[in-house]
Amino acid sequence: MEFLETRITDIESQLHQAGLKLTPQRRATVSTLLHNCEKHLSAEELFTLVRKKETDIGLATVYRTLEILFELGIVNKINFEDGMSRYDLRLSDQGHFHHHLLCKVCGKVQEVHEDLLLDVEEEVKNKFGFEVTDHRLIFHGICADCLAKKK
Amino acid sequence: MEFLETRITDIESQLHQAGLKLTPQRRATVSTLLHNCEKHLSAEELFTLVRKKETDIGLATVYRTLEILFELGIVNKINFEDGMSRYDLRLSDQGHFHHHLLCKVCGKVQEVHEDLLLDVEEEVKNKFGFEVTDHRLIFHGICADCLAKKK
DNA sequence: AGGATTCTGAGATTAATTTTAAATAAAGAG
DNA sequence: CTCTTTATTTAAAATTAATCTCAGAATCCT
Repeated sequence: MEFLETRITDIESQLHQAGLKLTPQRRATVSTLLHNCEKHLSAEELFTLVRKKETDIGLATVYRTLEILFELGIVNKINFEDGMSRYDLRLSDQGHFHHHLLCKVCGKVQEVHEDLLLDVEEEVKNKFGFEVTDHRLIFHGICADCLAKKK
Repeated sequence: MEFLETRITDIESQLHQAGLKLTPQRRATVSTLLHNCEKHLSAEELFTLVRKKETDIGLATVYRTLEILFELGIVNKINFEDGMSRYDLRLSDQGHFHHHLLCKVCGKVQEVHEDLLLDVEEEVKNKFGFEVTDHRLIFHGICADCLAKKK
């Protein structure tokens, strides 16, 4: 649990550099994100969780905090076409976004942390002169569990 | 302009197979999509364009039509995190989704039609047992034009 | 024709997100 | 420490993309 505090301090200084503060509400939001970093929470889901720790917080603040964190590149904002954005803390050492496998049978979202696209980014750079800084990659398909059940 | 009609006839038969009709409103919507196939239009933008040709059409119909075309795999639905879905006619011969290069300086969206991910999909299948049927890939970065301007 | 089915527009509705306005809290200057 | 400025908050209102409702049309089948 040590490294969680370290990460929060990290984020605090990133905020400070941007002239922003780590208020108790923001701290609670970030902390909850850290404790649920594989969950792809929506703003409302996150709000419900945060409220358990820090009752003095409104939904609008959660939205604002997420927006700020997104602008600073601290969280990822992903859209699985289910009507709302979902958020994800970016791991500190990870320059790159991770990928997702979205099962169209059971709806489960699985994360892939390997960077599969280094070669592809190289190709994009050479062919189009486009300098890639990040990417969003979602695979749609059928997960191992559902494949097994079908047979 | 010949092939546009061919494409519409194609789509008409796909609709018929699903027990649906190509009404004048749907025809106008599809036609407008065909004429703007590189534009990544939102539903509202498309509605405005369609209205110029076929004044007797409502926004709800455009939404409904897009939903149908999406279900049938005729259009792609993409989300660039700008608050609404954008739509794209899938090219007929193209089994796969195409990719996008989103420039964070000028906002331009460029299409990439090459399928860059065959190897990657193979890897996902082997490592995770996940059977990929489709994917969404967006690269964020700086386009060739903006790179040139900066220097 | 006539009965079933599919579609449509306009407006109402929903749900996610953003904005507003007034109150609060923290930070810096003197 | 006090004044001033600036950032932040809450709760409610506003906005906005998307969907739904429903009564009337168009189309199809026989």
